[in-house]
Amino acid sequence: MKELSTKQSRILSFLHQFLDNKGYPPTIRDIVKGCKISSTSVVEYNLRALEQEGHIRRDREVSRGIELSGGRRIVRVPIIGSIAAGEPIPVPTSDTWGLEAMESLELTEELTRGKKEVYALKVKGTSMVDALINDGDLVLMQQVATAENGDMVAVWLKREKEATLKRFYLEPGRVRLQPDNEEMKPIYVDPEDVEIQGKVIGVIRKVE
Amino acid sequence: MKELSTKQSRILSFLHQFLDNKGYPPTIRDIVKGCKISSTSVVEYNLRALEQEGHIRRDREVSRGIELSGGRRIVRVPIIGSIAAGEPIPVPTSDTWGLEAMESLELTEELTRGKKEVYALKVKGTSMVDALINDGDLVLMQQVATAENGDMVAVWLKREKEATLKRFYLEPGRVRLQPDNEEMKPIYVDPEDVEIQGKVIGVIRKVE
DNA sequence: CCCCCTTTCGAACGCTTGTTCTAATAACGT
DNA sequence: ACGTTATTAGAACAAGCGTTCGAAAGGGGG
Repeated sequence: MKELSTKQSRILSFLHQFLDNKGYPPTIRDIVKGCKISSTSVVEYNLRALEQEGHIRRDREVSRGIELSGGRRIVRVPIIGSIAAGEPIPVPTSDTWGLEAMESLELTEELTRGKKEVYALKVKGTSMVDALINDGDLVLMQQVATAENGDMVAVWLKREKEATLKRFYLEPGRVRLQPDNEEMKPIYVDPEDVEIQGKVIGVIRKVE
Repeated sequence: MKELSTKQSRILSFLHQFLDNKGYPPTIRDIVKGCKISSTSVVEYNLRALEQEGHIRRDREVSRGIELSGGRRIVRVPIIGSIAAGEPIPVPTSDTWGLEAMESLELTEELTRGKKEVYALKVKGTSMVDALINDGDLVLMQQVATAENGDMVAVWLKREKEATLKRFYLEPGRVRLQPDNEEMKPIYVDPEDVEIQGKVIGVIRKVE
């Protein structure tokens, strides 16, 4: 990994600026004007170097075919429903995924940590306070079939007809569900009674 | 604000998909192929409608000159320190802002809601549990001098030498600090004792 | 000074792409 | 059925745009 020449870093910052400003990448001739370079082939030359170093990705023969490398990705996370104490937890199906009309949340990959099959649930009611989750909070979920010990999961307790968010520990003959709050006591349930609906990977609270 | 035709919403979602995928907007002919439309002028026609409705912004005569409206902007929020019970709350100064080496958080404007002067604090310890905030949580803050009743604020209690996050209510002769948790009781303090350090606009918890 | 490498220059070629125009077709209320 | 408006077709134009190429200009190191 070499370091960039002054011209290359000027081009790179111009790319960021242009993209932030206009919403689409510049043409080579835009870069010529923006960076006060004299010829398109000079830009082509340095662009090739920037691509080599991995700072950008180019689609050849395509106008404005420049993509900035680096996790500036935005992920659209669907809010597929709400989670409340007395109602079953909605689980994503093929139907619910593609739907465009659905409410959604725009996040960076920093929050989803690159995981796929991420969705969100809106918390209704204050029944999850022992997991430090409030009414109106958004819970980021990853669709999983099984959980490992220590995972924060969304479970449906069949007998109690309750949805809850707790840390999952499989112990001999029973399941311990530990609230994410040191002051609260865990609850113990029959393994047959728990239905794991997803893994919690984050909580987002918008205040006010 | 009319509603979109099926073709228009299909174009719109194709725009999102293409942009997420490639990092730059599609050409009109890309849309023709991607949405199985028969002619470029049909796309032009519907694009014009989408622009009219404010869903996109176009730069005429410019290839791929389509920008999606709506806050797909990414904001870099600096994590300027941590907040704990026994330590003062760090307040952003001109020094702390521009620093590049600092740890930071990449968020969409959906979370910061377009506000400026937003920073983040990492919560150390479990002293904020009564505000439903856990050890390790990130608190999104907006720098403000004064607070209004009902605002969720970060305050420094001079006498107790404690930092805490509560809802702020100025009452006759005293300040009521109400935890964001119905099960907890408020605390009352002398107005002289409170120092408002910022307004909480969000909480982010990464689980596991 | 000479050799080798990097960088710059300017022009030209040819595909790409937004736009426009005319005509045709569908949708729809009266 | 009629007229009006919305939508679609297809083609063609002109400017936009990435690419290429040969040559020239630096720029160290021996």
